[in-house]
Amino acid sequence: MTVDSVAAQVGMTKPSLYKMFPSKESLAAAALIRLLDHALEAASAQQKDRLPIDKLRAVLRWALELHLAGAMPLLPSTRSSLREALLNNPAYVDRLQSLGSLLLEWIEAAQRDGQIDPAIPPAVVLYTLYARTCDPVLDFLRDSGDYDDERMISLVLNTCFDGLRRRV
Amino acid sequence: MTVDSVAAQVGMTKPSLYKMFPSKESLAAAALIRLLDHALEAASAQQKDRLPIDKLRAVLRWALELHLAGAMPLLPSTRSSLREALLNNPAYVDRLQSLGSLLLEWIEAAQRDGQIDPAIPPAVVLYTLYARTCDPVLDFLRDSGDYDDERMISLVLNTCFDGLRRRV
DNA sequence: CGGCGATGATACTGATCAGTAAATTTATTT
DNA sequence: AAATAAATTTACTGATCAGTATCATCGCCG
Repeated sequence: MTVDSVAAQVGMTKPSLYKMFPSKESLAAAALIRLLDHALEAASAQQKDRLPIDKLRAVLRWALELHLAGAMPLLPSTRSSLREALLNNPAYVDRLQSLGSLLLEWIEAAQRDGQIDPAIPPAVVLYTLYARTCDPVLDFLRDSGDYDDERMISLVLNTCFDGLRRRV
Repeated sequence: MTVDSVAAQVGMTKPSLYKMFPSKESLAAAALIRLLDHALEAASAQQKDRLPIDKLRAVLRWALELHLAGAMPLLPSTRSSLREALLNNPAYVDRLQSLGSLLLEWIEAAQRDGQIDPAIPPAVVLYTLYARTCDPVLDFLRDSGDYDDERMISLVLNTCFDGLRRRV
């Protein structure tokens, strides 16, 4: 993804884009912050009285719909300059913290209520949910052309929460 | 990953490397073919009489160990020149087919025997296993430093096969 | 109408990197 | 030991791309 190409997609040229964002990294950071804001919005919109696991499932569903719409970026890989820049960006870290705290509350509540396996550390559940938002399985299924959007999302949601093994 | 850097890691210079591989793509293809050969070897080494789901689990474990050792590449992303080159490389496609056929046999057997949920299309199970070999959860866990290798692998294996939900 | 400031595009710079050609070293043969 | 062949290395080329400086265009005010 080059700066020229994103500028073109927004209908301007590179120098114009650099008037609003001092660097490519800050542009990417702004996009990711926007995404996190939307995620926080989607999470906050959940009815307070729903089962925690249903709220988690709903938020993952929201993310998977975004993924299918092509609006979900790859997770910043563990050793990249972008990741460094993001972790030094308070606006980004704040939102990541907020979202993480909210989801962890739900995860721990779901474990107390016996919906999520209490043997899994809450952070592992959180990482798993984050990872599933970028799951390449969704891209494979899309490319196969065999399923409609709702079916693909259900398949990924179900394998995430229920696993591959048959429930007895 | 630049050609200069891989040449240095192997103790030669770029032109020497280009004596053995006509292009960067062919070098990457050779590495991936090697990986697939090892995967086929690991799969073929499974005892014939084990439960199919245990063989699948064992092969995924093998891949996750490779991942932790830093020897597992990212899945070739759906739109990259490398992917194009790979799909035009018969040696690669052959091995991918062979591995896929073997794993699909096990998957279908596991579904017949009621170990894997028969409601999941076999190809989706296969894609899920492929995707888990590159699961970023493993990188998150490694970076957290909270778990040893065996624990991290167990966590990913269990969430893959058993899901996040509590088994009743 | 004519200068003037803002907006935005064209054209450049420097860095990186795949791939190659020229040069240099090392091995071999007689 | 001289000549030559092979291996290896340094140095180059062309392409891409982030970031910037220069230039053109257009509205605005005298």
